[in-house]
Amino acid sequence: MNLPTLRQLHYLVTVVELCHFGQAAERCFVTQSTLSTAIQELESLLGVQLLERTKRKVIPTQLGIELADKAREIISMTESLVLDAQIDRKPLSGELRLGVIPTISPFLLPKVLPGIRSGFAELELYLLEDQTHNLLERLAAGELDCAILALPFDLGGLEYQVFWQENFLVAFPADHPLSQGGPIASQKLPGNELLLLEKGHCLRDHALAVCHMKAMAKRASFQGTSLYTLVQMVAGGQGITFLPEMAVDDDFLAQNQIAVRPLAEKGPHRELCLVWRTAYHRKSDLALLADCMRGLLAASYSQKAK
Amino acid sequence: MNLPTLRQLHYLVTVVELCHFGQAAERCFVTQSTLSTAIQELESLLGVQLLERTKRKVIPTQLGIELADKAREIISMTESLVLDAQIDRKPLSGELRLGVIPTISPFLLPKVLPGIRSGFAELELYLLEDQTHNLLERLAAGELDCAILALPFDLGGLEYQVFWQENFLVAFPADHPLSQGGPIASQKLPGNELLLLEKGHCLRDHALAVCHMKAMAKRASFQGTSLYTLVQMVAGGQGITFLPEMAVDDDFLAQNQIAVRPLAEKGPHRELCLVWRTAYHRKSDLALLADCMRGLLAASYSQKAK
DNA sequence: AAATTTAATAGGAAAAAACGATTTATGAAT
DNA sequence: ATTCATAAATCGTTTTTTCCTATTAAATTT
Repeated sequence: MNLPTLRQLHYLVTVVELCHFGQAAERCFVTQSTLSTAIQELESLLGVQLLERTKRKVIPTQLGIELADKAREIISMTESLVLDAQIDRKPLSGELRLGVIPTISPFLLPKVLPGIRSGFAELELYLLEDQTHNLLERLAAGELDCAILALPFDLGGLEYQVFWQENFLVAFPADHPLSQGGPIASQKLPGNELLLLEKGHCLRDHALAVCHMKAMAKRASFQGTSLYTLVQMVAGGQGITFLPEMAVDDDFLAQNQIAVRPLAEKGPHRELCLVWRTAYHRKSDLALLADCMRGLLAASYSQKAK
Repeated sequence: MNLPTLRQLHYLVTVVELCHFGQAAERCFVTQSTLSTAIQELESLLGVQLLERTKRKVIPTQLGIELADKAREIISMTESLVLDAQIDRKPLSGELRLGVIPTISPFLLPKVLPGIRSGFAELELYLLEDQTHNLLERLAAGELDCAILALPFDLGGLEYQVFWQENFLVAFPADHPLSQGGPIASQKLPGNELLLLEKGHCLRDHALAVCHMKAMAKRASFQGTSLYTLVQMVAGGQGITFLPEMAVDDDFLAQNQIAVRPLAEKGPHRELCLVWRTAYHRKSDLALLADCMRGLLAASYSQKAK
């Protein structure tokens, strides 16, 4: 359908209001001829008469008045669209779709979400927990605004900000021969007792990378679906596993018969980062979010230390 | 405020929907470069980013989606404005502001309004009763769409259509010496007994014009405010007066002790017409209305004759 | 009758919109 | 790794639209 322009509608509104082409033109900051022609074109486009005019007088027709009312509404909606566009968003407000990998999510979120929620009350977080490659796919598709992942990982052309570093620990059943002592080198671990997360979890790859053992993966006797179930199995004496520091700090470990020892290998073993598309339009919000999480994490640990 | 054009909004809606400049351009029947530039200008006008784009992919921002929704609404309102403009009005429908002079109104309207109302159910008549010059003033100001007047009268540049003709009668008290007989010449009337409507009523001037007596007006003993009161006075024996045929036909005469005689002077003494501005946009409606009134009047009289 | 007001119109200048061609960047395929 | 294909941005040009100035024509007022 052939639509009139907003300018034409504005001219109509003004001339209907003033009933005078010259004055209306002045108010619209154009000449009378411009206005006159514009109204004629509008009338011809609509195929109706909007104004009854002699050389002396202008009287809007009934239809002209009705359409001017509608036009006013349209213009005012457009103005409100412009205003809507220009409301300065507070930092970290509105919807934010955040993906988190499963080996970070249950340990990180309880530590930082309360602080984020209270610091940015107008932020509406939509959380999605999935493995790294799925998160990256959704991120690329625009279904997520950002994601929390663990490095090292090839992020392609994505931008990111590291906000935390941590090492891995080895978890033994409390009564395991190796359960006591300080840092332990990964070569000394009984490979055949090693329980690992199923494929796709980056924690599995990271842990194996730290230990320089790719082959050993094959020997792993069980592939767990989550760190929680894995820990249950360790507590049950069915093997040993790697845990990130975050998890060890967690309450749920305390309730199980488990002992942990640091890995002797130099860290940091993994880095937590917030990732986003290069073209993402609210990068500053995300940088702020990452900073905020670092701060909250640090606060959380220093509090536990007391 | 600087507003975006409807065209820009339409481009935005399309590109947000398709997430692809090329396809959106095709759907809008323009080239990709046109669309690309238009969106950039819109973004710059609004001062915000509406689309997140790489060379490969387009993802609307949250704001882009919201504004596209608003834009859709604005466009659809504009479309509905165009449609509203193009609904073919039924003949004689909608508002019509009609002025009628007091010496026609009470006699004509009861005869024609029921027929008009039933024939044109969607017509909303707004009636105003006033003297000719006031009606013409309001007509010129656009406060009335048309008016029913009596000719002869100088209507200036107005257009009109005569729909009825009638003569004047003389009304006597039933017991007046001249009350009986056929046509009577105005010279034989007792000028000092003549009761007339106050100045401004065209009936007064018309009657005097028919009788070729201007001077006689000065002798008129009383100036009535309406034909009804005038008739009451005649019935009370206080004098004689002129009445248009329409009024004589009316029921209210029968209830009074009044006799009427035609004037000997050749008619028609006055013509009833519908007047409108030359530039008025619904002339055909008014011509139809006039025709309709003629028909209804004729029907009304032929029915009385039976 | 002359002067004034006001909408329409004509012609030309300025601005905006659109196009075609090219460039640049990014995935995908070889 | 190189080439190919895709897609958005950009550049220069053409077309279209918009607007302006000046004038005309009609209707009032002086």
